[in-house]
Amino acid sequence: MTAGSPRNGTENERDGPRRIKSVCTAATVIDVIKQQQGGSLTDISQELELTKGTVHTYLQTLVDCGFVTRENGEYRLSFQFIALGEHVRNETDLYMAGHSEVDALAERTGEYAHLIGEERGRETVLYESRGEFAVAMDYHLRMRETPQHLHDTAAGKAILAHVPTDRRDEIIANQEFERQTANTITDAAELRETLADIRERGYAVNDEEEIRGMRAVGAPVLGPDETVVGAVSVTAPTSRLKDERFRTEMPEQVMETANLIEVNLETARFDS
Amino acid sequence: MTAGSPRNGTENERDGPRRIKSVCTAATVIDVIKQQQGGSLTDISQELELTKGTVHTYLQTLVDCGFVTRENGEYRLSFQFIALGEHVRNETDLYMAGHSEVDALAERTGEYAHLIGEERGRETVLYESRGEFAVAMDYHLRMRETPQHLHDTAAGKAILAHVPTDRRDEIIANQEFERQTANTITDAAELRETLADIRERGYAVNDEEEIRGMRAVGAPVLGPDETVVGAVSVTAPTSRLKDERFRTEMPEQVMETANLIEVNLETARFDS
DNA sequence: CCTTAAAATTTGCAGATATCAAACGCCGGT
DNA sequence: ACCGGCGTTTGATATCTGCAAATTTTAAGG
Repeated sequence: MTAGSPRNGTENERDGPRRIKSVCTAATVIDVIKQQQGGSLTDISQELELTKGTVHTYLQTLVDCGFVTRENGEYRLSFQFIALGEHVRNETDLYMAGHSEVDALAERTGEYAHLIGEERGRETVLYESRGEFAVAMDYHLRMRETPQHLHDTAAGKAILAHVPTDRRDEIIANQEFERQTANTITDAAELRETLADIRERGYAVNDEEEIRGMRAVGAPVLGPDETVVGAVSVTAPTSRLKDERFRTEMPEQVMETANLIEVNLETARFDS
Repeated sequence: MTAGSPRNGTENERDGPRRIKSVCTAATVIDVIKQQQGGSLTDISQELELTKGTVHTYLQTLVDCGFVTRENGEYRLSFQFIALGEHVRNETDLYMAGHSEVDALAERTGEYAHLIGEERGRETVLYESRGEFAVAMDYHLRMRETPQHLHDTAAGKAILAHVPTDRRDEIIANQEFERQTANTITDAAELRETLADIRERGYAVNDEEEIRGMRAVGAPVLGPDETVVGAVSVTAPTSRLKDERFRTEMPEQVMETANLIEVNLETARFDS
């Protein structure tokens, strides 16, 4: 991930649109702190290719701005991100319209239920609710920390299936379908077929495509203007999600929840 | 909040330590977007005192870096903040050690229970759990979106009471105690007395000092090295939190929870 | 307590870059 | 077709950034 930027400096103002270089650098600093889970000035400046003096100035600035804190010699991302995240969440209509319904779904099924949003071809967990029997906490914890690709989850495929054609092509083109398990779909053509099926049926499944032993069912949530705004899904161990329950019962429950959320979106007005 | 920075530009490099100006500007842009709940280029550039051209470059940069998205002509903060917030949360020992205990507390009391962390003299909600009878959702929603002052909440006072003396003095000196209700403590001397009491008793109360009709009880959580790492609190309408329950029962439950969390902190190893 | 090494912070300087103004392009409305 | 508002691009210059190296602080031993 650290690759990216061209060796700036001497002669690379070829054509790209104008950007604020220092802001990009600051973003990289934040990313390094995230990746390394905090660290000393020396740690961080070694990871970036910048002088300690330079990185020091960046870190001081980020501390001043409240994005980073220092605690006995270690820099780490500040709690401000928690508050900002909460703010973004509460601004998101899908979250406001859907979190209670997802709670109900988790309760009814006893498993993990998720409300998923999409941005830049990645999915973000907007809300998670744990049913009584929910398993794989660690996995879900990681899910929430990083926007995931769309090709190997039920919610992701449900969203991808309903995104406008041009955007779908763009996402599929710019993304490598990393193999997670034997079942992961890594072929673009196969993925397209699956997506057509999903549009047909109205729901998506994830049959141990991301984690061995885990299945999931996901349904898209369409906004008032028929564009997809996100998805709902339930994830459970294969042993508890098979046959009828996997093929009929769970899809019905997930789609029902998605439908309820759609109604909430139509009905409610989420004023500023 | 937008005040702050000295009129940079002509002649203010008097003495302050060196900072990256563009990063500060970008932080302001983010803050404006947060405050205005998104907006057009024109909106945002009017709020800042910068040319549209300049702000345009900043916004493009922030979009590239993934902090901002554009959706039909409106810029808003991206879902990335949700993921980053989650990451910070999961890195925080207090959260890992305490969220289940707070769930239990909310269940036992039937009210809102919170796990609070402190940073830069402000409190951040690390975790919130709603008991069966919990009320005032909107208020708690706002609480989660912005780090609060420490003088008018139970958790805040519990933390402030146990912070090292020098830091406490610094926080009290640099903070204005905004009056929220008739009961808000706005006098530094009075606050100091209250804090001494709190250290004595081991818990803090908030008797309609922030919201009329709402009371709260908070207890500090001390880390392995005896420094305060945060607090636990329960908030309830005054009608359900009075007499014995307010003075004895609830403090005991909150302190017990805080104690359990302390034990978890001592015991568990939260490896990177 | 003193010595030494490592880490953090500060500073001068030269080259890179952010900012403004102004021009341009793109709509939607009349 | 004309106008007005909004977004985008661009050239030029004053300003800021980033390196290197000096200085201070902190930590570790002896």
